[in-house]
Amino acid sequence: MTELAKTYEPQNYEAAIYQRWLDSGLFNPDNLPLPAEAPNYTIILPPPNITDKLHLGHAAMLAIEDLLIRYHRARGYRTLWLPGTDHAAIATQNVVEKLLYQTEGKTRHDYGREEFLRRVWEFVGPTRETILHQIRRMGASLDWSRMTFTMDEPRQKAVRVMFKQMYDEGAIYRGERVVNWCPRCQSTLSDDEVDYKEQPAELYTFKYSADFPIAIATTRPETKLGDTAVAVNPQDKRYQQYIGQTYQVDFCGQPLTIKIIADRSVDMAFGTGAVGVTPAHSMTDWQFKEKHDLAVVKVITPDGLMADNLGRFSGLPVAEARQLVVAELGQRQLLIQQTTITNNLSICYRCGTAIEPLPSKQWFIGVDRPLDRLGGRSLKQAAMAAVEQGQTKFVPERFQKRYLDWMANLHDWCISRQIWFGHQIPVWYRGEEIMVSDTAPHGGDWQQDPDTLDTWFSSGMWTFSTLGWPDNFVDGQKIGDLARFHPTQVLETGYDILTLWVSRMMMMTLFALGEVPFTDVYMHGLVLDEHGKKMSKSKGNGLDPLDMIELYGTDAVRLSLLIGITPGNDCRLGTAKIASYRNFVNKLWNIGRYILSALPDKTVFVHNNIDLTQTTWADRWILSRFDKLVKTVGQRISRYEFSLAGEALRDFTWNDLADWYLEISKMEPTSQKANILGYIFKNLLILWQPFIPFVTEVLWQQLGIDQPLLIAQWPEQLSGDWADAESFTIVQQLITEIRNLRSHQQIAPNQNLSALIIAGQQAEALNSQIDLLKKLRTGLEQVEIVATGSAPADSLAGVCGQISFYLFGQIDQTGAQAKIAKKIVELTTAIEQLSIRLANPEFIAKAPKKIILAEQNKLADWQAELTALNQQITK
RNA sequence: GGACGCAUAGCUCAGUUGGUUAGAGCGUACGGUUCACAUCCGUAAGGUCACAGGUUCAAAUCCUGUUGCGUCCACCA
Repeated sequence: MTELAKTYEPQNYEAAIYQRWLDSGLFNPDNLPLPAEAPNYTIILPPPNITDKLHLGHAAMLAIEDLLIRYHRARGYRTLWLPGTDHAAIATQNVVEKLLYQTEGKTRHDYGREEFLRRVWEFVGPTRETILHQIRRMGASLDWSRMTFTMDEPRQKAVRVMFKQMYDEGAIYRGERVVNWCPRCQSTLSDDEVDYKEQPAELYTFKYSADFPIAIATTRPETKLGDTAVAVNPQDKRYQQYIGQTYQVDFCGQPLTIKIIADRSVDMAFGTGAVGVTPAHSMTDWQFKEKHDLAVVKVITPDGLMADNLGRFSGLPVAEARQLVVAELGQRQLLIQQTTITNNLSICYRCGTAIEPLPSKQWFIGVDRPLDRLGGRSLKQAAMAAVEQGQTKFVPERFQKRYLDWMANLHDWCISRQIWFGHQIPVWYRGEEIMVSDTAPHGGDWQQDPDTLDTWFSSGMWTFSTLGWPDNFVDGQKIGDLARFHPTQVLETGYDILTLWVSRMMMMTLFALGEVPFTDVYMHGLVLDEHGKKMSKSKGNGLDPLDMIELYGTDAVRLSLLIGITPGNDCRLGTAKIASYRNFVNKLWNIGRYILSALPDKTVFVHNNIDLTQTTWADRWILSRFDKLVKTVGQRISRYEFSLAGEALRDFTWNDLADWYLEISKMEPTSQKANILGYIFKNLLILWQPFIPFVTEVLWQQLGIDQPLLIAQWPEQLSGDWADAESFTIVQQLITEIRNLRSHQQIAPNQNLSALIIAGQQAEALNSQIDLLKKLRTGLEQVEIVATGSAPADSLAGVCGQISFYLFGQIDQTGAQAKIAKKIVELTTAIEQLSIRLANPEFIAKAPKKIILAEQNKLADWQAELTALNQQITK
């Protein structure tokens, strides 16, 4: 055994401990010493993006998942926690493009596809290493032998096979859709690449032509050349007569065919209450087209110019075309009104250019299409039913509603992206021919689709692609790891990607395997800085987990992310909080140091030698507390109440064990106390291990037990009789009262005291505690315990349960009297209110017996206390 | 505009299906400490549970409304 330092220095131990765990191979479920029938427990790590180092949100995720994994490992589960990283298509490409533009002033088109991708991989390598290093520093017990990446070869294959299967069964189709197009970058933008800018804009109100009955309002008159409908609200009395009719109009010299449609989404109060519908050049208008089956007329080209079949508007930039249209409307006296409004312009996040919505060919997953393998249900129906039937549950529950709401409104999912970094779509073209295949075609001049898949396509397959699908799925049967570990038990992730990720995983897993990907979804909140702001690099308010680990140790960082948080709610984190948990870790360290030095015989850690018939009040008290703790912590963790579990552990460790029992054991260093301390400390380390694996493992190594703490089994309940365990609290209260008096100088520090304790039937039992009372630095010299009696006049009295006690000494009467007077006022009010309640016949009639009894007892206690206090004050 | 969440001590937050006088940590004040730990120990002060109604014998807890803050979605034709 080595000498332990006075304070715990994490950096002296953590690396070596983690290496020992790795060497033991016990992160791998195949190596766990378990019977064959041991139940499985699986979590697949939500793969971090390789674009950036981990932040504290990731650290929270790792802490929570490692806690679950370590807890279940201790409970005898065959636990698999499977690591991986995500290529994060758009995010990664953006980062690299930006970087290359800054350093070399070039766009991706300047490099070409192959060279650009080479640059991306070059960038991604080191970041990925950093991330893996960070994960290990957090103490994560991941099975590294099963490491995955969303773009490694097995996952590429899984993606291609999945695409083909979904295509073959009609779940994937090719269609048109309006996308965000930046005319300057010559590229489509995803929704999150679109920025919005508030700006003043001219709103023009006009009619297409003199013979058209309805006036419309728009900020973009030039797009009206592509109008094919006017939408009005079905409730709108002004226009009801026109609904369903079709008009041929002459708009600034161009012929238009306009159908009048009714749609509830039209705001009757805005403009004229009628919307000119341009399906080809507006996101919302495209949805009108989908619903009402309208024609599509394109009038703007990808260069941001007017199309070339528009007479004198042909080839003009849109801004010029707009002026021309407005002028023309003025000449024709069709312009009714022109007002300035503020609107929210969509612009390119990169160059600020106004976005031009344009229709283009894309690949989709049809979420409403009935599929044979889902029994004629659609992906949407299957994914909703699984949650409605409780096959997958959400923690906290409210996210179930959010999931279902979102699912119900889900439209077809566009899975193609016009970027290069990602899974290239496994579709090949030759003229008009299309081939969808999981392998590249040989020969011919097949051209592969240049687009790549949405990053969530591969992420949606994550629980099963990581477990060896499709190779481990033969004739509809799961084999190998897939059979052993799927469905997984928990998906633990931030609530911000509930819709992006969870819903996709549900749909794709139900499609591929016909089962849910996980039985529980635990959603954590965001980690904010101490002022409640989102941590971000640009603000510079982010705390780097590695810095925090260097300063305070991994265990302290983990505790600060596990205690004081509730599922689904954001939490604030500053260094003060982490420091306070560092203090706790050090406290545990010193408890260990003391116990190890006080117990030279290490067998007390190996065997449980406690003789329950030879125990004192304090022994039974601490043992009952510990027994309760074991139960509580297990329950709390299995209900995902990590914070409550941690608080219970901390309270026991710091308050019950260190501040009371350890002090008592110093007074009475018997072999029985040694056995109890040994038993409690050993098992306490097991309970703490899921929270703070490093310090507990270091201490464990001092106990003389061969097996690592990592696989130590969760303690059993002790079968003791704890009936009078709570009696010890009387001793505690008495001591607390004495400390209280001393601290307020109502009793001089050196003053010895006498106590009279009126204990009724418990007098005899309490008698055995007298020695203890005297020893515990109370300054008690004489203690007399009597069975009955009335309160003497010159004393300070306290009441706990049915026991009263009186302390005698040189007491500062003024302070004591004031204190008592205050207490009397409080107590009188409380008694008054409680009496009224108890006198209420309805309360007696309706409240449960247990409550009534408790309230009556309470009243009796208060009255006794009041009597004692009154005697005191009247003296 | 829609949905969801939050509002409890100076600060950060707990408060499990309504039921003792609403709790913890940090901070503050006061006192202590050579005996595992100053990254320590003890004691105290501090709350109209956002506001207004309602249900109930009983509301921080359930319902309705109001205010303030936050998140997500849809976006202003």
